[in-house]
Amino acid sequence: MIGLVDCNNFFVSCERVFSPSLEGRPVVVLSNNDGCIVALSNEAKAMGLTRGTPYFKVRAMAESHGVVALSGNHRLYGDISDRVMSVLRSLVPAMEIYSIDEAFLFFDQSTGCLDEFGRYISDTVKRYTGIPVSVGIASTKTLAKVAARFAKKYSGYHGACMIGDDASRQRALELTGIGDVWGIGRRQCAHLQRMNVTTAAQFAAMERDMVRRHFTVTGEKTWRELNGEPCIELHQTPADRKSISSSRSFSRDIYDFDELREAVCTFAAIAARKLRRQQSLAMELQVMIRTNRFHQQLPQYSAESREKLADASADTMIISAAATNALKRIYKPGYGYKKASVTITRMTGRDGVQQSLFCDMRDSARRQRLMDVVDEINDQIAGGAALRLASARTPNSLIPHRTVADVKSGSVDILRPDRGLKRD
DNA sequence: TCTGGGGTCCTAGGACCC
DNA sequence: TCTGGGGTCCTAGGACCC
Repeated sequence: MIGLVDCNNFFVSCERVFSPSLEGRPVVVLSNNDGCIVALSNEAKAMGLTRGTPYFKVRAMAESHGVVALSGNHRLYGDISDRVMSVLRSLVPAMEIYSIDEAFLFFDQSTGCLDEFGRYISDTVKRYTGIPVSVGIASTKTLAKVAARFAKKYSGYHGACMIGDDASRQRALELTGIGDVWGIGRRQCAHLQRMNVTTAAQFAAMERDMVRRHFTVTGEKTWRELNGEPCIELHQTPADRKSISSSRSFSRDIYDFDELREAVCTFAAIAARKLRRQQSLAMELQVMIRTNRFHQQLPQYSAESREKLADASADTMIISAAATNALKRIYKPGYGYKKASVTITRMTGRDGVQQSLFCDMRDSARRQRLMDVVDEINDQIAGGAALRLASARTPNSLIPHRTVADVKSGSVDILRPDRGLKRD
């Protein structure tokens, strides 16, 4: 059997751990630039607020109703997530961390009465971390998701719901809207509704061939899982990322090339840091820039460009230089750019890399040591960006909430890639 | 005035090869 | 008039997730 643990209103619950006065009050957590609502407390949901809503559209209403709106503190959420996951790890033989606030658990035969154990998991996580969670237990991941939804929705379950036999599976699917099924998004939901399929039970009762034809193999997998056949396996060890990206919307439009370049170099540095964390090297990256798509009265432009690296690298300076090259190819003056991104699109492991004929191995070893030192310093200093390239000194006012949050003043610009590194 | 960020997987269609 | 057939690889775009 498989369990799904889902933290309730995770970002809001994290804030409440440190500010108990938020308990019982409507709270929302906002995205970068305080743009959109990304998490809500039950009280805020009850007022009709929804995830994804641009905050400026509801601000007046929210303020008049005493809603507490918070800018996201992602470092805090990451730390609390680690704590939740380690509590879970101590309770089960195997698990898969699925997202910052969700994990799949694996139960073997010896686990005993799972219904009761689910409630024990919920109580234990709450006791050790302060985070309320919902636990769903069933024979497949998709059914565990369905079960967790019931555990979250109805307090009578005391935090855990199990779909243990065919009768309860059937009943649960009848009570689940097709749009609430994991793997059925907006498009497929609309498609199914046109076919008069509105509940998970109706979907599960469709002909398999028909599902395959209309919704491809992905839809078919969902169908099989709802019918109790496990086909999405449990991944115990997280796979290396196949792409790594860093992007932000800016707090105002950027027209100037140099300013845009500084932002792109900032994103390149963040992506390079993630790359080093998973011990990979970039072989190719892509830079994207675009104007504000919500301001259609202004001239619109968006473009992407790829750049191959001569030698695979995780060096911030090399990656920033490559990103700058790509940016130069697509930048057009006269447009107000609102967003940019750097994505590492192709990478390889650190060992067994084929270097080009002209690669100076000694130099690249030195550069790698330099990056290790920069990472070590940045990891120790609050904010994580005490040391950065001079080309990446984007003001915090432009990119307010970095993933490595709360960059403090006092940053030192010591590395100038345009002049190269001084020996020793 | 103000509209998030970071991923994965699948498919169709073009390029290319024999 | 009439213009092969089949396979692989790559990419862009769509759909989904949190």
